[in-house]
Amino acid sequence: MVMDINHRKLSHEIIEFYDKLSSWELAVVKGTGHSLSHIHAVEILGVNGAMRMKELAEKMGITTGTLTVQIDKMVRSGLVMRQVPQTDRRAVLVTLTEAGEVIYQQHDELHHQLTKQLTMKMSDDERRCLLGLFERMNHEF
Amino acid sequence: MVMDINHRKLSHEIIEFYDKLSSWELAVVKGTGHSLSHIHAVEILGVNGAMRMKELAEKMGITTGTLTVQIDKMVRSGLVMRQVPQTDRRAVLVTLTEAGEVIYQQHDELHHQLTKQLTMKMSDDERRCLLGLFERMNHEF
DNA sequence: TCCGAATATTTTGATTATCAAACTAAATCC
DNA sequence: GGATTTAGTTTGATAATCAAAATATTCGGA
Repeated sequence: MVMDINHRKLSHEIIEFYDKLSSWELAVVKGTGHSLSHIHAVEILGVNGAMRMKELAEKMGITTGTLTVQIDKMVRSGLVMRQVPQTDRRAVLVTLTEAGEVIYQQHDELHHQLTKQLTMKMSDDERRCLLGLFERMNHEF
Repeated sequence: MVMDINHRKLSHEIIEFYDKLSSWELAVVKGTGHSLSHIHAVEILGVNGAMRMKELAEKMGITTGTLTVQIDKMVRSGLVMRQVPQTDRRAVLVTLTEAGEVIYQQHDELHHQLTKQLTMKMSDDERRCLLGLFERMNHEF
């Protein structure tokens, strides 16, 4: 089928986009003094707000055992705090500190700048269209 | 500035898309019996063809020292071969084996299916538009 | 042609990340 | 109220990673 060629091309452009975004992120994170996974955790917490170990581990694709040691380090480096919710004293709520929030805001700003760069030559209509298409794709996952 | 809101929203949709793609990839790779980074190497070699250690390491964001041990394992698991080019006997060309090529094709097919799923409800025009916008973004990186 | 500098990869030694499984503590369910 | 489930931590072993040293080859003059 000829129509499949569109899907294939699109699929490859998506993979290329993903890889370039990975490299960009890696380059940006070097120089912060934090590890990639710590910044990733900060990003997730910045977007979604405080969450439990289990939920954060799932979002990061690691086990809670691994996350425990990561959070230990992130507490030591001042990015996050542990809080025990009154409703369930088994649980641990991982929360950004003020310093962690600052790091998140700075990192988010870099993403914002990148987005500007990538869509610099697009018209407002095209940018709006792209936003709509991303929203729809995110919805179909 | 009001216009920035578009950039910010778009930036957040891109991050969400990236995260969902990461999770998808992780889920897909579990069950193959290969590690995420091995499959990633296979993907890069499948798209770009055989390449040197240095180039592959750069694309993967790791040092050549780390890559050496990865390639050792991938050779043992039958995914790749090492070849020494006649033109420069210092270098090592990492090449997919037939089995590695099969793994690549299978993995690429899964990406293809995902792309279909994500754009299922789009018109051909919208899909074409999306392709064009991805091409332009990839160009601006 | 020969030698020092540069390049490509591997090896080494140490650190860090990771997992599965055992463990602890708290909540929930008959 | 005791058994079961759930949330997180700890442990022991393995795998991934890096920087720096080592090895092998090529290249660029004199």
